[in-house]
Amino acid sequence: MSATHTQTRFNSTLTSQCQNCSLSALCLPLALADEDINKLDQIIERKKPLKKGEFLFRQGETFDSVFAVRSGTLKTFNITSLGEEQITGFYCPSELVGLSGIDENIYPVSAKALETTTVCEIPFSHLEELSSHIPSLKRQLFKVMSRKISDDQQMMVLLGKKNADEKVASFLLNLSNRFKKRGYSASSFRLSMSRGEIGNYLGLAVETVSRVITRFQKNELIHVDGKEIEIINFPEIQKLVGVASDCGKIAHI
Amino acid sequence: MSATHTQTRFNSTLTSQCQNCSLSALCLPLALADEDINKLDQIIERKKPLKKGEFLFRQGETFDSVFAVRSGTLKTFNITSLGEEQITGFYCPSELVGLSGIDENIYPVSAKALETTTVCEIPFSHLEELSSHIPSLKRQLFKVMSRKISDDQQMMVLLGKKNADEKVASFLLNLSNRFKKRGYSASSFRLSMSRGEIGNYLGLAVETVSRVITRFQKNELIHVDGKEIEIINFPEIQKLVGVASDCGKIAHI
DNA sequence: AAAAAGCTTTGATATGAATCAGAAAGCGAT
DNA sequence: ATCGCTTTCTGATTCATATCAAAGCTTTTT
Repeated sequence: MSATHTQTRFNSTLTSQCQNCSLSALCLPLALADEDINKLDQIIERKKPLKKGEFLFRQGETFDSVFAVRSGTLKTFNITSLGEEQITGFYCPSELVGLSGIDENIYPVSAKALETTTVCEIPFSHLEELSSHIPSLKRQLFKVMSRKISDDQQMMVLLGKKNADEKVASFLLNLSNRFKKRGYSASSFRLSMSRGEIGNYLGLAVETVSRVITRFQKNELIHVDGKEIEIINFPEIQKLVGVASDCGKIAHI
Repeated sequence: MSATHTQTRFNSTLTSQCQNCSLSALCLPLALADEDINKLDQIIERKKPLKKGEFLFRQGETFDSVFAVRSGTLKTFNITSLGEEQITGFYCPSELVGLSGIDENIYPVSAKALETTTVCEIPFSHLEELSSHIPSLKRQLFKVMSRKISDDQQMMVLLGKKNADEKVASFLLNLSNRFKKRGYSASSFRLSMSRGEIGNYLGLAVETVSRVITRFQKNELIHVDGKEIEIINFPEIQKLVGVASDCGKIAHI
């Protein structure tokens, strides 16, 4: 396949495809009428795939688009003053990346592919303009941003209050839920990130992540084979996370 | 003053006041034309003050409004499965609380007054409707939410990567910046939250917060008198934080 | 004004997770 | 296959911060 052909394939032929996209029920088109999906479609560009390690955008660059992940996984991260990376999120198919750039018109984080990844680019000025004419799109955008805020706050609870076991269990359960939402197995999946990246994200050392995962396996909560994870004992994992299934025990003072 | 009078005072007489509000340049009216401010004004209710410890809303309640703080301070928090409180944010005058409720139509956190606090209630359905007609209001809303997302991500970096000294220094500098923005002293201010609440927010034990603050005072970085804080050595505090202000520009390593 | 209840501080001790170190297992490139 | 390079795992040790305990302070209540 020639380079030109590839260009064509991803920039022209594939436009106008939200309706055929298996993710449309989770992504922005959710709850849009057909004709509105078409309008949205027209402002979206399907970009050619990013290879593992490639940047989608870099911290400090001018913001102009948000991106919906179509396949693969991204991570977003900050570079701290000491030059270390701090991962602030992982993004799976149907999820929107780049929303934090709206405020200052600059991406405050970098986004990098963890594996071969394709995204839909949605120029924000067009999206904003379009949202004026399509109330349900505007509402959807508000909802996506609001959800991001509450998810991040959950993450703050995790980082501030949980121990290593609880952090890892939460992480696994969170991924499980995201796979499930897309129709994949909730109990069996592949981690696209390294142990190091998990630790970085959870505020733990690599060694701690490794030890916790090993121990979870020993205690038959999960089965691990490299990056393949199978959750065997859901109730126990949920108990670690603190899923409010047995609130009865909790005394309200 | 009778109860009725009080009601009147806060529900009717004070409407249509955004233009006179000293916070309008920081709050939602920012960058709105005069006639648009009036429209916004009409959907806003000034509520009567909350006393210290009173709830603005509770986790789980139906979401219908966002609130702008006019005076005083609020905290938002989750109750974890163990019944402990995890504080997710402090809100100062001009700041918007409740945005995380949009997604599920339920407040995912509780909001409580740390001192006598007044707020403007902004019914979200009206705000959303109004934003359709006032593009700059919609843009402003997107920006506020986007900023919240990037602020929370900074907080994740703090919780995940920083030690006790860096956490407390970041906290103080953050407050300092927020006071400064409203035209108050950046170096001298009063903490409206207890040491316990600071620790809870930063993922530290009370004792640790107390010790760090005492040590900062011994090293003449700050001067402390109960809840009164004076930052004496800004450069040193900034060094501890890692001068995150122009971190974005340094980023490319 | 006294008593009670809550905060804040300080010191002593315990501990969970980081760090250090090295072996084993994957993986990509030649 | 084989060589390097990265990732993962495991054990030993260290350290920052939590926890425990108790004494001053504040603020609120009576």
